[in-house]
Amino acid sequence: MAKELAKTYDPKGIEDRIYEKWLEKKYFHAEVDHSKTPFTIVIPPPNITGQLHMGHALDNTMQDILIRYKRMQGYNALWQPGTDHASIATEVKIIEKLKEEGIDKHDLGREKFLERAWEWKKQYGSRIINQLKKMGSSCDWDRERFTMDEGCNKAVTEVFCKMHEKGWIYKGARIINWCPVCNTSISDAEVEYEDQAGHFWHIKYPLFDENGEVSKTEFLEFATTRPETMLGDTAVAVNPDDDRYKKLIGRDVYLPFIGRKLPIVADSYVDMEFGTGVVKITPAHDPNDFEVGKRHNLPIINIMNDDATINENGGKFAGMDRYEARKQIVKELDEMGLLVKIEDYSHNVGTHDRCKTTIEPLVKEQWFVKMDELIKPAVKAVKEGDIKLIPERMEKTYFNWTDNIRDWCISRQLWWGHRIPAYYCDECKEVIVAKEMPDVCPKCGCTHFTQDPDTLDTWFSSALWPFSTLGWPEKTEDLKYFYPTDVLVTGYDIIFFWVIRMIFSGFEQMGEKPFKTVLFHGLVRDSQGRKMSKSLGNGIDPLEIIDQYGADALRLTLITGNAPGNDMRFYMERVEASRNFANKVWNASRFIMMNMEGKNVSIPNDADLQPVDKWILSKFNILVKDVTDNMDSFELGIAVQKVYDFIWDEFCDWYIEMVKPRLYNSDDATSQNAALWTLKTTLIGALKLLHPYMPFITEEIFCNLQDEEESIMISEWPKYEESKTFAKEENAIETIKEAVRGIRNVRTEMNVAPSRKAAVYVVSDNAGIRNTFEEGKLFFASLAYASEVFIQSDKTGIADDAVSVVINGATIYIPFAELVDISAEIERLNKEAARLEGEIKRADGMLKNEKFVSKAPAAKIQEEKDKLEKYTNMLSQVKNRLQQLAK
RNA sequence: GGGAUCUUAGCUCAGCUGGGAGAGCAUCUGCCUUACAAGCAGAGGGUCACAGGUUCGAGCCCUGUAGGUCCCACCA
Repeated sequence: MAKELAKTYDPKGIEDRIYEKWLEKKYFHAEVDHSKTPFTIVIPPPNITGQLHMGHALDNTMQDILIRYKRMQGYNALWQPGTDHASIATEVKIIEKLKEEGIDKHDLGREKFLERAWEWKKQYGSRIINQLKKMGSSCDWDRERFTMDEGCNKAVTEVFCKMHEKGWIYKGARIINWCPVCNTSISDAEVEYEDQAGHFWHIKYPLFDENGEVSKTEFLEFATTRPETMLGDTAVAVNPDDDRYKKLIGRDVYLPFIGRKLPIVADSYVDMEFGTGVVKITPAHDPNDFEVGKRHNLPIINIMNDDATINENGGKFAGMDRYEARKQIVKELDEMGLLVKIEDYSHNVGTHDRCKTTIEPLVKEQWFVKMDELIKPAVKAVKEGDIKLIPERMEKTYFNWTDNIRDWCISRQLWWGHRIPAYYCDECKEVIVAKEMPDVCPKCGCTHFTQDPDTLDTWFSSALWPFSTLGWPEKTEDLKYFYPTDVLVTGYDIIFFWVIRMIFSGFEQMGEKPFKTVLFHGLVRDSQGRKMSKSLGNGIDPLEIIDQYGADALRLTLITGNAPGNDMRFYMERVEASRNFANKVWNASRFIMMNMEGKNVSIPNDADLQPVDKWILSKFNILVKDVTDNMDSFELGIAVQKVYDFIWDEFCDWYIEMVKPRLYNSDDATSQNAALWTLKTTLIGALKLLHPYMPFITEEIFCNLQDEEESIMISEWPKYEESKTFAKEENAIETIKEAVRGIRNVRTEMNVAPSRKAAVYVVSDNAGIRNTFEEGKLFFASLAYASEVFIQSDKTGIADDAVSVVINGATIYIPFAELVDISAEIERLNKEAARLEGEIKRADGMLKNEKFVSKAPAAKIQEEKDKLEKYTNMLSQVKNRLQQLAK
C-alpha cells in the first residue's frame, strides 16, 4: 500500500475528502460540557457581498490554528461563525444591480427593495462560507449566524431600547457627515481624509457703515476653500485678541447675493496667524462653525439638498450643483470686485471611504449614542490588562481613539439594515421608542404611528456579535459557558469600527468583557507592497492558490515570517516554498511507511534505543515545550518555524540519514524495531504539532500511518516530559554531527567525489562520547557521504581529538584542529570566555547583593546559583580547550 | 500639529523580557545517492540607517539625526 503513494504530494481531492469527513464526524461541533474548559473564538463576520480575499485567508488561518491547537489540548473549542449584512456595502451593490436593470431604488419601494436584498443574501450569503471551508476552517457550522437573523434583530432592538431609556441613545440635530451619493449620513470613522489640490479664495465682504448703509470703502477680507457655503453664512469671526480687528467686533458685514446682515463676532477658535485672521461662519456646513454658532447663538441656515445641490436658501443659485454654484459665485464675486485673489492650496478633504465622494457636513436630525460614560469601562479594561491587545502597541492606537471619542452617529438613511425602533405619532409627532409599534399614543391617544425610516449603522449589530451569537438577550446556557470569549483575531484597521464598540457593548450589556485577548494582524499586500485592490487588479485570489498549491501551503505561507500587527507581502515564491515543505513531510512519511511495511513495530525497551534515537526523541521533547510556549503567547509564526526546522533539518537531514544503515544494511531486528518505532513516534508527534497549521496533509499522513486513532484533529497535543530529555545523548550526537560536517568539508576541499563506500571513524578522548558509545562498536553507517562511523577511545594511540576518514579504501587521519580554522576558533573561544566571565560576574554580583538575597524569591536565587555553577564549569572547559589549541 | 512604526544578507522579512547575527528566495560549486531534483551536500554575502550614552556585554534599552510607511486631528 505504502509503495503506491505518489512521489509528490498532491492536495487535489485529498483536502475536500478530508473536510467532508470532518464535517460528517461533527468534529467542529461544540456543546456546553462542564467537564471541559471552554475556549471560544467568534469569527469577524465577513460581508455577505464579499468574496474570500487574502485578508480573510490570513484572519481565518490564525483563528483556525488557535482553535485546532486548543481542541487538541482538550479544551471544548468553539469557533462561532456567521456573516454580516453590511448595510451600506450591500445596499450599494444592490442599487448597482438594479441600475443595470434600469430600476431606481425609490421607484421600486422599500418593501420590494428589501425582498431583492434578501434574495441577494440567499444567493451570495453562503458563497463566502463555502470559501472559508476551502481554507480548512473548523468552525461550528451548525451554529452559523447572521447579523440580521431573528436573534440578532432581537438583540439590536433590546440594546436600542435599553440605552434609549438610560438616555444614552438620543436624537439630535448635529453636524453629521453626509454622503450625497449614498444619500446617507456616515460616522466619523467612515470618513477618509484625502489630500486634494484646491484653491484658497480670498473674498471681501463690505461692512455696514454707521448709517446702516453698505459701505463702498470698508471691507473685511477672509479666505475660504469652499466659497459656495457663503450662502449659509450667518456671521464672520475674528480672534478677540487680534488688534487688527478688535475695533470691528460688534459691527456687521453685508453678505452679497443674499443681502443678510452678518455680525462680526469674537471667538478664540480663530487663528490669527492663519489666512487673514478672519473666518466666515457657516454653522450648517462646517463642524467648527457649528460650534462657534452655538456659542454665539447664530442661526443655522442649511443651503443644501441631500444630493448636494443648492436649495431655496441659496437664492438665485438654488438648484445648482455645489461645484457649479461655486464656479458661478466666484465668477460673480469677481465681477463685483469682491474677489481679492485666488491661491493654489492643497488641503485635506473628507471623503466617504466606500464611494470616495467628498462628504458634505450637514446639520441633520440623527440618532446618536452618547459615548462619555459608555467608554469608561472599555478604557479601564485595557488599561488594567483585563483585555490584552497583541501587539501591545495597539493599546496606544486604542487610547488615542477613546481619549478623543465623540458621540456615535448611528442612524443611516438606508433601507437594508436594522430599522430604528422609534415610532412617531401621526398626530402629535410624539416619539416613542419601543420593541413593538405602540397601540396608543400616551400623549394624544392617537392610534396611528409611523416608524422612523432610518436604519442603524451596520457596526451597531456587529458590536453585539460576541454575545448575540450565543443567544443574548435570552439567558442561555451557551452564554454562561462560552462567554466571555477567549480571543478575537482581526486586522488593526477595524479597531475603531469594531473592536472598541464590541468592548464597550460587552461591558454595558453583559457586564463583562467580550474577549480576553485581541490578536491583531496586518494587511496582506502584493509583492510590491501595494494594497491588494480591485481597481489595481493586483489581488491574488486565495482560491486559485488553494487550487494550485493546496490550502495547507497557503496557510503556512500566510503565517510564517510576519509578526502580529505587521503588514506582509505576498509572494508566489513563498507559496512554492510552503508547497515544497508539504512535499518534504509527505516524502519523509513515505520513507517511514515503506520501511514499516510488513513489520510489526512494537515499543522498544529503553536499553534498545540507540543514542541517535534518544537524541531525536530528546530534540522532539524540547520542541514540544518550545512550540507550546510560543503558541500560548500567540507567537504563531515562530512556533511553526520551529516545527519546520525540526522536521526538515533534524528529522529528515540528520535522523533519517543516520538511521538508514540500520534499516538497510543490518540484520539486527531489535535495533530496526527501535529505529522504526522512533521514526514513527517522532513523525506522528511532529505531525500533531504541525496540524493546526497544515490540517489536511497531517490528517492524510496520520491516517495512513496508524490505525489506532481516527483523526489527528481530535488526537492529543504532545506534552513535554522531563524524563524524555536525554542530555548525554544529545551532546554526543551534536559532537558527531560536528565531526561529520568537518569531514564533508575536507572531502569537498580534497575534491573527492562523494561515495557511499567511504567510512568514518571518530576517535575521541571526549569522555561523554566514550561513555555514550561502546568502543569499536558500529554506531551508525552511511551518512549521506561517509558511510560508517566507529567510536574508539584514545587508546589507539592517537592523542588528540581526530577524525579518520577512509576514502576509497585509503585512511586519512584528520585532527579536529585541522577541520576548523584554529585562529578563528581561538577568537571564538576568547569571546565565549569573555561572555562567560561577564555572566559569572553578574550572577556573582547579584548573589553578593544583600538586597537581592534577602528579598528575591528562593527559586530566583537558586536559578542564579545554578547559573553561576554552570558558567563556571563552562569557563573552565573553554579555558582547557584554549590551552589545547595553543599547543 | 499629535502619535505609532520601520530602517538587519542582492530581494522580502523574522529575531519574544539585552548574553554565540537568522530564514525563505536569489547567486555560486558539486551531486539523479534505493523518501524526496518541489531534492541532497557545501560556499559566498551583513560596520543590524547614522551619532552619542547606559552596561562586563546592545540588533534589542536611553538621547539625538536622517529617511520611509501608517493612524488620528485638522486652519476657515
